[in-house]
Amino acid sequence: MRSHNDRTVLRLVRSGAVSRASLAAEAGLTPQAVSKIVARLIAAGLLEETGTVRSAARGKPRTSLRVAAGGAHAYGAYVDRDELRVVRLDLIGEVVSSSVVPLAPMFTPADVLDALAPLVSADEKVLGLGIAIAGPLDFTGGVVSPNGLPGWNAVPLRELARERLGLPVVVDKDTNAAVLAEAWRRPLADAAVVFVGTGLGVGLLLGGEVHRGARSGAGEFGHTTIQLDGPLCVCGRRGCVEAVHATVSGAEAARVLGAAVVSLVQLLDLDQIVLSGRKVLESPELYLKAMPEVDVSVTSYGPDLVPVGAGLLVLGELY
Amino acid sequence: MRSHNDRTVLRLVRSGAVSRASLAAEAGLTPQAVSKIVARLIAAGLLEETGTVRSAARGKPRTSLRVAAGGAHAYGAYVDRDELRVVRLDLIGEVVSSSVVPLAPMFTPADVLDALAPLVSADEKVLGLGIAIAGPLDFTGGVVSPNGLPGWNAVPLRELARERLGLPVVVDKDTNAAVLAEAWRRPLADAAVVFVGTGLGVGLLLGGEVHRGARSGAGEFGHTTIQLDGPLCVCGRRGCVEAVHATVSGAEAARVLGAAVVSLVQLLDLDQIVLSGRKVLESPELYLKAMPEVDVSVTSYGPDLVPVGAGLLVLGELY
DNA sequence: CGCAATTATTCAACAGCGTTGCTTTAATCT
DNA sequence: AGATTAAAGCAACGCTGTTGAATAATTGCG
Repeated sequence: MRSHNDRTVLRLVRSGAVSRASLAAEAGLTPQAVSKIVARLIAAGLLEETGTVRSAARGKPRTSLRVAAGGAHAYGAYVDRDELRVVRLDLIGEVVSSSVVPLAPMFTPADVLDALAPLVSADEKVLGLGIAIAGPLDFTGGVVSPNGLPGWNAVPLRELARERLGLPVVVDKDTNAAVLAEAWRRPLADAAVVFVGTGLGVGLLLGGEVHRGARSGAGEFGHTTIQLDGPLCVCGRRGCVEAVHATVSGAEAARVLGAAVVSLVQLLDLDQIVLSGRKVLESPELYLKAMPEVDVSVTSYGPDLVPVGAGLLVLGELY
Repeated sequence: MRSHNDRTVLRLVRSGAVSRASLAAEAGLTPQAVSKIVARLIAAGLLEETGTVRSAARGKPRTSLRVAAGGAHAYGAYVDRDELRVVRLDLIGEVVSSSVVPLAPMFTPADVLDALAPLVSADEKVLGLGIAIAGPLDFTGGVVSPNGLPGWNAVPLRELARERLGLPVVVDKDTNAAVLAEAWRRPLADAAVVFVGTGLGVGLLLGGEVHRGARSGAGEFGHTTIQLDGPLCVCGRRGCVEAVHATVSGAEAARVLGAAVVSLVQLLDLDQIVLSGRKVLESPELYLKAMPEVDVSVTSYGPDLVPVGAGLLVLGELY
């Protein structure tokens, strides 16, 4: 009960609730309960008062509240093909510092840990580290076997990082981190981030939660059949979107992806699609025009999309 | 807290927990708390003691518990194309009575209410009525505009039924009811029921919950593109699974559906697929063989699949 | 200016639910 | 019979939210 209501209040303040009075109204709690909860959160350094706001013509003005940015921090890391990107987030999810270091070809788990260690400091304010990496992986166990990284087989990355850094660590797919980051900037409940690069993957937000599936494998969008008996795919089957998309280019490629995205939106009844990935960023207009039925946009994050989402894996536990 | 733990205990007893002691272990509560919760549930008539079971070589035997079948009932109704099927469920989800009445061609909402009224009695034990019907519909508002029923446009079916019958009513898509029914018989977390009839739809269970999407429209599996530039579909686009599937038959039809289901399983990382619908029931072997990579089975329910699921929409609130 | 009216927040007593510590009950083993 | 073991209940307690009344900070009006 307690932690649930604490999270509810923090979330409401972040999403614009002004004062104890408005929190009570929106959370369905009594003003008294909100008073106690807010007192706890202020004592913990997670909330702060910022003055007063007149809400009605008469009466005592409301004491406005906001999330105390410095109340807690989290690190987010993105283990990409050729570089490691790390951000430090404050409690409102803003990037307070950011670093990129290159990773040598054929880098090993030990290389990643060595690169991480100097970028992450386990001070008191830090809740933990989220690491985003390509799938497949086991989310609950934190064990990764990323595609495209030879030699990485069933690496217990979460445990390795936790021991090396002395911090709680969460490991998730890069696409899941991305959709968390997008959902942080605006309220999303059923949405997807579609990554169009060499591969083709989606991060799914369903019912307000990241959908990972039975074995943390959800998001394999690239191997959806879109052309029966189409070109052979690396996965061994024929006519996967990824394979068909790779054989064409320009407007035709966008048309192929568009058809797949429209199918996805209908299947899951999504209300928002966000595009990202190298191929899309090269010619966004083409892709946006290819799916006129869909409420689609290109990510508003730069290269921080995934690492910020990784940090939110940790920070999100407070909300 | 209270209602949450009450539900947890009821769910655990249903799924095989034997006694207060085992409940405490499985729920992570203290034996004392479980004792109090069980006492409440017995007083409410939802649980009953059924004797004792020796768990260890020595010591007091455990007092075994089970859900009191008669503790509460719920009705489930399925408004099909040409008939209305109603079941009454007891608290363990068993059908205690069942009726079918034909519906005249072009039946109206009033016809359905007239058919329902004599089959549903609002006695004290009855929690409510779940109604399953073809989409599209608005789940939260209980307003339906089912495909294939001319004249049904934005019918506030939930409100109409509630007024007429004097019972709480929930309205949902037939496919969603079906997946609830399947999940009732065995533990499922990420699964789908695939209906293959004139149309093609799925009920999605994701993370243990029915996924309805932003506008209750999720499950539109039939209009997934599987053949770029394929045959024209009733939806106006080309190469939808439904349209391609309709142009072929036998093993080829099964192959088309198989490809679509494999894509679905990969996209959402489902661990179980259940097939239903007229087309599948005509030649189940054909369809099962068409998707060897998938853990797939044919529904073990007969015609009660959907109405039972509809009843579980209501009954499930206790679990 | 001073007091009523209004709105926000807090104080104090209370109630519900799970926990802790200990007791009672019901069985087996020696 | 008495010791041992396991299940379940009793009593007191603590935490969290609720209820009812008080306090604080404004505006409006005589």
